[in-house]
Amino acid sequence: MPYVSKTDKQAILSVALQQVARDGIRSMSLRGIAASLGLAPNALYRYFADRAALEAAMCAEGERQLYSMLKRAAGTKEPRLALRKMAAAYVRFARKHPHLYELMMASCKTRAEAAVVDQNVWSFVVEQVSLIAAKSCAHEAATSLWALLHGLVTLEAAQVFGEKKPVRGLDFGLDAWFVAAAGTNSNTLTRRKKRKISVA
Amino acid sequence: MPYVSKTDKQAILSVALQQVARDGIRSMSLRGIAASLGLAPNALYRYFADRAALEAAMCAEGERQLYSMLKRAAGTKEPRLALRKMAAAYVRFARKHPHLYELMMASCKTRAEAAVVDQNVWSFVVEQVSLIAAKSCAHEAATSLWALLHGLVTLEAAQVFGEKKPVRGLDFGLDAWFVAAAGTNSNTLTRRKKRKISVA
DNA sequence: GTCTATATGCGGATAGAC
DNA sequence: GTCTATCCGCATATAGAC
Repeated sequence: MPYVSKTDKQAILSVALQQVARDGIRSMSLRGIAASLGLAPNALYRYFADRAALEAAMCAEGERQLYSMLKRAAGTKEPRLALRKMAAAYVRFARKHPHLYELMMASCKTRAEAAVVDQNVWSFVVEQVSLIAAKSCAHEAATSLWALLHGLVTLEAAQVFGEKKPVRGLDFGLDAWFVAAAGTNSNTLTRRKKRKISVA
Repeated sequence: MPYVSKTDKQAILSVALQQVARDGIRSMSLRGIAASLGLAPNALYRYFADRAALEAAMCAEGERQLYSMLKRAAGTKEPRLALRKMAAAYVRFARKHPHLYELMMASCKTRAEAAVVDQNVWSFVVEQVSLIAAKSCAHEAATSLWALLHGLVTLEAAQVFGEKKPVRGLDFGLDAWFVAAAGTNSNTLTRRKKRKISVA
């Protein structure tokens, strides 16, 4: 029975994601995936043109999951709470899939179409941010928030703090961000009027 | 004259740093370095036990430079300005040496002694932060600041924004951080309050 | 201290039979 | 659609002569 299919794109993708989750993208090999599936080393080429194509598919899957998690986290909650939940969900995703997350970020350098990781995700975040901050700086605020979250999870993943998770650093930064975001918008629920931010 | 030295640790280190600066750590090879120096592929082993030893030396050099830049940036300025300058210097370093910066961060996972990248750097930053924030949360504040800066430069390096540098996102985040840091401490910030903290 | 030569390993990708 | 066999490239690292 040399003509029957022994695998498919989904199975390959699944094994590839497992392999990356365990050892990182550098030690993921087409040979290894094929071996895990009981296939010859070159059998995957029927389903993916080359390694880059497989990696792109993996990134797409990761982006799909991340987008779904953010959407769920936001739900129909009021903007501030929605953003808190989204931030938590983002961190949770990055902590749960550190290697996939790293791959998704790194792929922007090689795949131009992956810029801003996923337009869906980015648009959704900016949209949420613009609900609590002034429209004129929603983009800057969202960028800053992303940097904070991304920085924290990558510093964690790099184990620069040793082993302990610096969750308190995250709380500090998030609180600061929410105060600043609200401060740009006059019609939010803060008591104090527009806060002048000093530029030293 | 088969016994005369044609190179030394410094020359090797220098070429290695150039190579990483150009193409990143992944495409840095001992062979390539040796070739650049006009040496046989294995000549480097007289100076560095193995690749890991060379990478460790490169990281140490990077940390030395970074520490020096932060010290210079701070100078004897008053704390808030010093931290602004330090943040700018940190970003400048990471932008100027993106691949070396990446290597330094990644090395924490493999070299336990590199945790917190460099104790000198980290201690210095926390010290500066504690001059403007409450002592009880200086560590959290410093962590948050680091995450913001690190996140921004790595997102930039990954080109997730395309090509443009999101400097305005940085300003937003930094302003937010300074407000929050000052808010934890009653006797800082405002010019009209008498300053008890002397500038070392 | 450097050299030539080599051992050993990894990976991606292709050709052609069945 | 999978297989065997192979080509090609890359790398780290070692052995022993000079």
